[in-house]
Order: sequence, then structure tokens, then C-alpha cells
Amino acid sequence: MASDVLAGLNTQQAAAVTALDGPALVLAGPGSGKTRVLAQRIAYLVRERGVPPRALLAVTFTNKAAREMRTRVETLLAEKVVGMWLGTFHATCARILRREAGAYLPITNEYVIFDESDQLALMKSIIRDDLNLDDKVNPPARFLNAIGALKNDLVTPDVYVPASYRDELVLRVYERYQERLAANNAVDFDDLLVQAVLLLRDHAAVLTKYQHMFAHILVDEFQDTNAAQYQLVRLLAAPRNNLFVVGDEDQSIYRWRGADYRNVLRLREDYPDLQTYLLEQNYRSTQRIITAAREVIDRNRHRTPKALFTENEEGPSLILYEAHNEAFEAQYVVDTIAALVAQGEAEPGECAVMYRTNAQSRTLEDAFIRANLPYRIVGATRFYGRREIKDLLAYLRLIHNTEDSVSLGRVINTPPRGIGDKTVQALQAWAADLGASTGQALHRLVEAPGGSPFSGRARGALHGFAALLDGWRSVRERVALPDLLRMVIDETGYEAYLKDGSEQGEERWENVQELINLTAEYEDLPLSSFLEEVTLVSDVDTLQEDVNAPTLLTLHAAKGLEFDVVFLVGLEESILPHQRSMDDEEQLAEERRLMYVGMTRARRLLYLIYAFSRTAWGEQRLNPPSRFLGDIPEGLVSMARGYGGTISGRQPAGMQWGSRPPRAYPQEEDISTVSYRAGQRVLHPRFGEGIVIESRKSGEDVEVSVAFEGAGIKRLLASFANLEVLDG
DNA sequence: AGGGACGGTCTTTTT
DNA sequence: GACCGTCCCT
Repeated sequence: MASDVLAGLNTQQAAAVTALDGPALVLAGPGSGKTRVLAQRIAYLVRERGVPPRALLAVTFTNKAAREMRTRVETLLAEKVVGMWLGTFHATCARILRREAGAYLPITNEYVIFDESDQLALMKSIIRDDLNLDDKVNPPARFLNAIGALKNDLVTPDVYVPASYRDELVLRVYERYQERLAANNAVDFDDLLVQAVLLLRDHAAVLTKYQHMFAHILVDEFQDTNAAQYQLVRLLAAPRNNLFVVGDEDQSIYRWRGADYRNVLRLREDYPDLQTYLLEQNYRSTQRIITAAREVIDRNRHRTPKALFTENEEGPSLILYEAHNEAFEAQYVVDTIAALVAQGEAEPGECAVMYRTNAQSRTLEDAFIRANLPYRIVGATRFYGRREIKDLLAYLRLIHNTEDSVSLGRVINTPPRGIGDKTVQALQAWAADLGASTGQALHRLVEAPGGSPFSGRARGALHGFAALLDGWRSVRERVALPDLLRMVIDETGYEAYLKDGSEQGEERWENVQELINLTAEYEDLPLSSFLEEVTLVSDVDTLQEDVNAPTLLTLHAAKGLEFDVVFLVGLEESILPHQRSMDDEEQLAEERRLMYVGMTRARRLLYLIYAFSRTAWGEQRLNPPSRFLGDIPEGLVSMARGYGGTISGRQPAGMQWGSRPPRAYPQEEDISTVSYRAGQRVLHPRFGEGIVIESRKSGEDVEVSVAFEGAGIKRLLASFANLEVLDG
């Protein structure tokens, strides 16, 4: 029976893992099936050991990973798994706080979670209103970063020892920030972890309760845990220490937000009886990809030596391509995917384009849009980050939590209803006099309109808004979530506010419709559950599974995913490795791991792409190819040469993946034979349309003079210019 | 109070 | 080139 459950491991490993009781660490390379091992372990515990699912705590890195884990386990068990605690660290902590916070912390169980923009708004108010500082000299983001770093290390204001004047200020802001969060009945992302850990650490009764609750704790992507998360695991796992963690130091890419892969080493010290397993066989990629990736990662020092290998086929060469600039890079990607699809070499949905920074996605999106081909994108402008969505969520949060001054500030005059800055300030002053929150003060206007200190237009506007809020609050128990949201939209005139006649307005309104649809899924749940979930979704979580189109995503977002075909773009110095990571050895090592993670996402085809020239900050920059490319043995790579396709905008409308005719790629020799005649109309990616004046051979290349309509006469090298012949 | 125009400032990566 | 804050005009 056991061998059945653990079918994916080799016999020796299966036997070892099956017999496990104490703490265990599985160091698993990419594509070694570590997620599968975790799922099998869970299935084993439930089926063979009779552990009830509700006694299991399994922590994954994203909600998407959690969903996949659930599916795997349910497949293995051939039944639904009910009651298991399965989710991210943040969701787990939110759940604990949802039950315990009210009794032990200065917030209620109905607390809300502040996301980054909420934090920023709150911090700005603290600096300006509370401390009377200039937010130019003291950027809110800097304080938030400093506080975030402290929280990741579990440093609370009462134990923080400032070492400089600067630190003194940080401490003052930190204290005030925590007070204001509490006054808003809110916690920020980091607090979810910190407050949960403190709660367990300082209250033996709570700790015991949860320790008894969880018979086994399992953690995925352990290399990316921070100090707070590590403490949480330690606290909960004791005294049984039935801990099963899976990770890979080489894939640690979140050091900048407090993750510390040395937690792996710490684990060995803290649990002397820790059993360690190495999973070195890769079941995902071709030999060429694995060999290349290993060459890249092996240059990092201070790592547990791991000899990644695969028994998969050798596979085709990795393909290296130099694009002239980022536009051609993008075009090459689109054209190559189109060609692969047309030749039946790949499914569109099995292709992914990965980049270091989100800013790089723009050019890529442009190329897909111009080619009229669908794509999926992770992150970029997040759905929940959009203005219209944030506005409406702020209304819902305000209905849910009267104390949320940040949401109140956001919507009190959105859409414009005649409540200007002056009026808001007067309202805040009045609230302060009453010793009440702004939200409570508003409520008082409805209860006792006679006592209102406001007059004239401001009075009417404020009372009207307060009445709206009160109205929604009074019905929220009885009305389903989608209906509540529709009420808000109707009664605020939000639709008319968005629809300003522009295309963007229409798009925003469509997003609102989408939000209404989303709330329908939470119809039966309390408002708080909905608000919590939308705050804790990660970027990858929003990836549509059922669309057969290529995926665009950052290297960070790519962690844990795999694709048949992977394009790594922007492989240039100052992009990867990133400029800001180049003068620190630790950071540089992390950039290398990022490259490694990207490479090992690919099953069969790996394209490595860099651009000769790239526009950044409005100007051209010539970055040399990434140093990491130099670490890949030449024998594994073949160079794609020639045009990176043409930039035209002329594809017929309505084109879908697969319906496009195969496109012949001009190879290297084609360049020299391309000839231009005087009088020909040509199209240039930057200069637009023009007419060829003269064309002559110049060494290996062809030099063309073109008179452009907008840019005048230019002399261009054919191999770089990538002119498209329009006629003649 | 509100809207439009302008100028300065950034972007690493994210739960 | 995108977003924010400020200023100025209505």
C-alpha cells in the first residue's frame, strides 16, 4: 500500500520517507518532483497513518501552489480532503489571527489587512499630520522599508535599539505606525506574520491549543522563509517536531524581503535528529538544459553541493539570440512562438517569456498586441491594484470596518461629491475633539444631525455621504455581497463617474463588472473572508489556467512553474544581473539563482535572448550580454542569427494562435543578399515609412540610405535596421 | 470644489 | 515613458 502512495520516488527514498517520524528536510533540485513528494507525504499520513486532514498544516508559497497541492492529494487519495490547513504563511497567520486577535491584541477578529498602497497612505499621514515632517525629505517608502525589515526579523518597537539619529526617527515612526494601524483595526502584510508569532510566543494557552491541533507540519519552498516564518514553524512544531520541509537553496530568490536560506542550516542545528534527503534527479528538462543550468549555478559559493542530473533525452541546443533592441527582441519572441506553433512544435500555452523587471513586459505586450495574438500576463497592473477596483474595495472595507481611515480617505470624495480637502480636515478636527475616529464622527452626523458643526454645502455633502454609509451598513447582514456592491455602485453614481467617454473608462467599467462576478463566488461567505482573500492573492494566483496562450511573467513569479518552451529575455548586464545588485556579492549570487530558476523552468526548448541596445530612462543604452551567458558551455548553444522578424502592424485582424501561416526566417546569409532598390518604400521600427535612396554593399553588410517621412535621410546598416519592404 | 496642464521623479524582484 | 503632486484657472 505504501509503495503505491509513494510511487514517484525510488524505492530507497520511498521507504525512508514512509518510515519518517521526526523532523525531515528534503533538499530537492528543480524538477525533482518535490511538490509531488509533499503531496505523497500528505496522502500517506492520511491514508496509512490515519491522521485526520484537519490535523495537518501544509504551507505553500502561493495560493496557486496550494490549489495544485490539494488537487494532487485528492487524486492520490481518490477523495475530497476536508479541513486541512493548506495555504500560504500569510493566509495561515491571517486565519489564526481571525480567531484569536480580539482576545489578545489591540485589534478585533474583524481586522482588515492593509496592502502596500494602504500602508503608504497611512505612513504619509503619519509623517505629515502626526510628526509634521516633510515627506520629501523623509520619504514614506523609506520608513516602510525600514519597518518591514525589522518586522521580518521579529524586531518590535519595544526591543528595537536605535544606533543613530536616523534610527531614533525610525523608532518613533514605527511606534506611531503601529498605533495608527491598531486605531484602524488593521494589520499590514508583515504584521500578519509578526503578530501571529508574538501571539503564540507570549500566550502559552494559545500556543498549546495550536500545537495540539497540528499533528504534522509540512512546508514547501522552505529556502524562502524569513525569521518570522521560521519561528512560526518552530513554535507550532514543538513538541512533537513532526516537521517535513522541502526546499532548494539554489532557488532562494527572496532575500530582499527577509528570506534567509540559512534557515536550512539553522534547521540542522535546531533539530539534531533532522533527517535529510537529497533529490538530485530532474524529471523535467533535457540534458542540455540541465547541464547548462548546472554550469551557471555551480559558480555560486557556499551551497550544499548538489549534483543535479537527468535521465531525459539530450534535447535540442539552447538557442542564443542577439536582438538589435528591445522591440526586435519582443518581435523575435512572438514570431518564434508563432513559427513553433505553426510547425506543431509547441502549444501556445506551453510557452513562457520571463524577464527580470516588470517594466520589460510592456514591449513584449506591444508585440503580441500588434501581431493580434493572445497572451497571458502575470502581475504588471494587477487586477486588485487598479484604481476602480481599489475604490470599490475601499467602500466594502469601510462598510465592514468603520475605523478604516485609509479607505475612508480614499472614497470620501470618490466620485466627487463636494467634499474637498478643507471639509475633510474640518471633519478630522471635529472627530479628534470628540475623541472618536473619523468614521465614528461621520456616523454621529446621521444619528444626531442637529449637532453637526458643518454648514452650507459641506454640511449637505457630508451628511449625504454619512447617510449612504449608514444605509449600507444597516443592510449588509441581509444583502448578498454582489447586491451590496451593486448598491454601492448605483448609489454613488460610480458607473457614470467611470464612463467618461474614453476607451479607458469603458475598460475600467469592464473591470468593475469582473469584480461583481468575483463577489458572486463569495456570496455565502462573510464580507471579511472576501476582503481577506482579495488582499492575499498573489500575482500568479490570477493566471488563467484555461487559456491556451503564452505566459509573460517575471523570473520571481516563475518559481514553481514549468513550460515546454521558455524565453529568457533581457539577458544583459544591468538587467540580469540587475544594476542594483551588481556591487554586492550576496545580491549577485541571488541574481545568479534567478537565472538558474529561469533556465530550469524549461522542459524542452530554452531561448536565451539579449538586446544590443535597450531604451531605458528615455535613452539608448548599450549593455554587454549578461555574464551568466558566458558560463554556459558553447557546445550546448546555437546562435540564432538574422532578422528578429519585422515590426509591422499589418497582420489581419482576428488572428489566433495556430491559424497563422508558418513564417520563413531569413537566415544569416540572407542579410547580405537582401538588396534594396532606390524608390522602394520601406518601414523602419523607429523612423516609420521612408523611401530608399541608395543601397550598396559595405563589407559583410548592406548600407542603405533612406528618406523617412518624419525623420529625414538616414544611413542604416541592413542587418541592424531591419527594414521591411512595403512595395517595389 | 474640480479639472486640466505641467514638471519632477523614479522602477528590482512581492506575500 | 508613466505616475504623482502641485499649481492655476474656471
